[in-house]
Amino acid sequence: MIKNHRVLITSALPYINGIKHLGNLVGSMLTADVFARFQRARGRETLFVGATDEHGSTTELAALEAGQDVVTFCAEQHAAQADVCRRFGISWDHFGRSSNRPNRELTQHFARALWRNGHLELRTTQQVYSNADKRFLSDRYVIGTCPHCGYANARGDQCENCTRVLDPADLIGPRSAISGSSDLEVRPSTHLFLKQSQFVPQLREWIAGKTDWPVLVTSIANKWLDEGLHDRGITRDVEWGVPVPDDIGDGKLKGKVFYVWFDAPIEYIGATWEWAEANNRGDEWKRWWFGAAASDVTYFQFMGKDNIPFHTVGFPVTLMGSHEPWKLVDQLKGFNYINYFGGKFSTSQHRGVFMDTALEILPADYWRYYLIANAPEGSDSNFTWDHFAAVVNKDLADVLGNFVNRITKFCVSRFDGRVPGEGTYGPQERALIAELQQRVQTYTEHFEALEFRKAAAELRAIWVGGNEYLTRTAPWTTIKTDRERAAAAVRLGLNLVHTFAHLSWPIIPTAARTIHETIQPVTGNAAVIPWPSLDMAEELDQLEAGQSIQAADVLFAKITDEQIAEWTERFGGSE
RNA sequence: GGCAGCGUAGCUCAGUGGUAGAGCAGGGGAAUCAUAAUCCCUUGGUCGGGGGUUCAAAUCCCUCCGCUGCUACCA
Repeated sequence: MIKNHRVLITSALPYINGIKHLGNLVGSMLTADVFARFQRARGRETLFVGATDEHGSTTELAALEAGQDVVTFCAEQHAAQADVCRRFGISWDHFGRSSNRPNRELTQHFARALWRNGHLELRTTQQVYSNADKRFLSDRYVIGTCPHCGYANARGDQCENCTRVLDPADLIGPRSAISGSSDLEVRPSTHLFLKQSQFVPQLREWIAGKTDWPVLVTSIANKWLDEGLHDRGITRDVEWGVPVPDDIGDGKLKGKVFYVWFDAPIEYIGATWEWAEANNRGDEWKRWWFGAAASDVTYFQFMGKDNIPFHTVGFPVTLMGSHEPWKLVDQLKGFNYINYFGGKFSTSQHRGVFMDTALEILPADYWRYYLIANAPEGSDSNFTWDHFAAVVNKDLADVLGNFVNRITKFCVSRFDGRVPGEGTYGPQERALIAELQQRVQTYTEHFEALEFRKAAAELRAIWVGGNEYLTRTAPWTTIKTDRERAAAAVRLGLNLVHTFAHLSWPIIPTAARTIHETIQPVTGNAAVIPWPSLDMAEELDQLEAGQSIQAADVLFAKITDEQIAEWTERFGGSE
């Protein structure tokens, strides 16, 4: 475990084009959020930033399709994503935009540094130009008949039918995917290429030092290095992007912008700058990213596996090539995908469950718990409504919710709704305290190790411990013959409820607050429910005798078979 | 095609050389504080197939099968 450090957390930037689905959520934003909450709860100085990734031809065309100009389109989409993230409890310190000024300045800064250091070169490539659309077309926007299989709507980068990789020039009868026009020509265009091949030894050494990274991450990174890094074009002939400044490329790049994958990760830094500006913190963003001032920062990145190459190779090359002391990632947590009834979640086909529609059905905490407890860490996982309902009903409603309910209601009916002060803790209480001492330690270690499934399983085991204890001590029985014994059990039970709120907060923040408030108001920083003391004997004996508590309402309503049927129908699924 | 990952109980998954595990589901029981919620006990697997290394293999090697991802202009 790393001590006395600041924690910088970024989640892969959600692309501007539409509300994300549950697979995107768990693979980046949600797990990053849970980790950020854990770190804040532990009292560490934490900065968690995110942003929308906005540039590129895909955005231009999505705006076109929506009948909006690209600036308006992005502003609306950003607001929509910020809102749904807020409602999901994603606790960014700042949620920025890659189209904002800080990212533009930083992107141009890095490009200038790379140019000055000789890591960029000009190359002229042949690009398809559409006269009708008055723009260059990226390969995927040229469609035509596949020369290999005869598929009529093959894309210029790859035929979806026979999966062969194509060049737009191979297509028979090529036309624009935008307008359908076949008035195409091939024009030369000059672009900046980043000479990534120069960085292979440096990257290899860097990756080799990351012995604690998941195999999923290092194997993908090493594969790219083993195959030899190709130099990479970092500019594009589109309009929506960070403009290439005139002092780069001998003035041959007028009107061109940087490729979205060049500027997007730089927005991690840009969003931190935005955060500093929004909070009147001046240059404080540099303290998280630059030089000796950031030497006590441990930097964690969260992303789906498709993003790993850009974070293990592309972005590090940008930072290394600047020859400036920028912070590189320390811990990279990559996730697999969640499948929806065995198929993929699909944004384009709107298949599966999306963040906004999920919240129409159930509160965020139901989803947060389920997704963390089933995070696709080892391999792709499957979402089904039956499984979702089984987990929510058993773990949240029965094990946690009902525990809070039974002990608080018993206290209200038999002890006047006040923490009883009679009786003393005996062997059963000491046994429970010893068990939780170990479990909380384990739970904490799982979070430190970024093992989300295991953390959730341990948390659940802690909740179960509460039920086991109540069954063993049975205060509803002992109260008939030994009121003091029952009182001690109720007192410990109420202390458990309080501690459960603290332990559960990173995963289910809203419910944790509700649970806490059945016992007493949350004090201190209202935005955080802190991690409990790791001394369970002290932790579980801290409520004041005589303080009043509330009987809990139903915390988690159970999902019914009717609802499962309705949602399966609404979202499609069982096929 | 190439590369990588995965394949363990009905389901979701731990387990990387030393007696096959957890949760859920299924079966039996206890209890009656509680959202019919809980707790205890329990059934269940030739660890994808085959071959090899080893005193010992779910674990290491080879091979086959199946699923998934990546393959550089989707992001």
